[in-house]
Amino acid sequence: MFIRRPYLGELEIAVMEYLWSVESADAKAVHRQLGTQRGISANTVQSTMERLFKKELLQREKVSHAYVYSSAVNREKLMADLIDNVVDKFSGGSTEAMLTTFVDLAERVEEDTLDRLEELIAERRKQR
Amino acid sequence: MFIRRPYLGELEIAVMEYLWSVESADAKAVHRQLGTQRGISANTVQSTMERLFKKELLQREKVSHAYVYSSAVNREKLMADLIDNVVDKFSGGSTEAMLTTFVDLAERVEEDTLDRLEELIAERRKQR
DNA sequence: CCTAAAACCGATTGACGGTCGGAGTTTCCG
DNA sequence: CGGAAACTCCGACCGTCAATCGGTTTTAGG
Repeated sequence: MFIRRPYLGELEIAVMEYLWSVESADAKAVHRQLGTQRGISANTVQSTMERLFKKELLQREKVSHAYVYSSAVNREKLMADLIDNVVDKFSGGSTEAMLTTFVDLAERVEEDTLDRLEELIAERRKQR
Repeated sequence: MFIRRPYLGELEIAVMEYLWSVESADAKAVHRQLGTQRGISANTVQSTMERLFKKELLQREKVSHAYVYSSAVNREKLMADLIDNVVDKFSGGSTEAMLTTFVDLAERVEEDTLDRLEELIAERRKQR
């Protein structure tokens, strides 16, 4: 996965989300689902998927004369990479800063999120 | 802080890092520190700082006829916002996915990071 | 009030996402 | 088999943004 400019545009994310939800689809199907509402051409969706393929975020297989795409990474992996990217920028920033940020974010979301975070840590430890 | 287009460029980050390390400096000082190595003009540094000011990442005060800049947010806050930005993109993604991502990242860094993360959670809880 | 230093303005370049049109290619049906 | 339909691929254009700098205006201070 090569994301230098740590970015995915809106449409790109939308396509990824869709492919996470359906496992696989061709450009036409994705356009039907996302493109018509947005009033964009099938070609635009096609180009976007091509770009995601080049970024290795999607994989594809030729079926008859059309590519059938599916995601090459799951949401967690992509989020992790994107966040990694942010964290890496602040090389001077200690791990501590990153952890604090995580706890802050977790806490901000919901009441019981800290509990859940602890559970996850416990589970993770068990796996060692 | 208004960061829509996700990002901060390399020079922008470098300027932020520098201003986190020295508290305050004028464009000339920043250029002396970062610009000369990079072989860029003082004007470039000036423009970059201006941009960061407009983004509300730096604050400034006019002293005589020069602005003295200082950071308007600390590293943790900026990281948090940037990560927030990533997380927000995946609206379909549950909080769970985000937490898993955090634990993954934390674990990946160092051996004792999970311990530290737990400590932070405990501290946070105490503050309630 | 003159000058040097700094701010300000605006232009350029290079990435990149979004958007398409059109040209080439493959499939498949009549 | 030959052409229409479907699809890919190429390249183009626009808007945004970071990086970069030159030139002009402002301003502080002797």
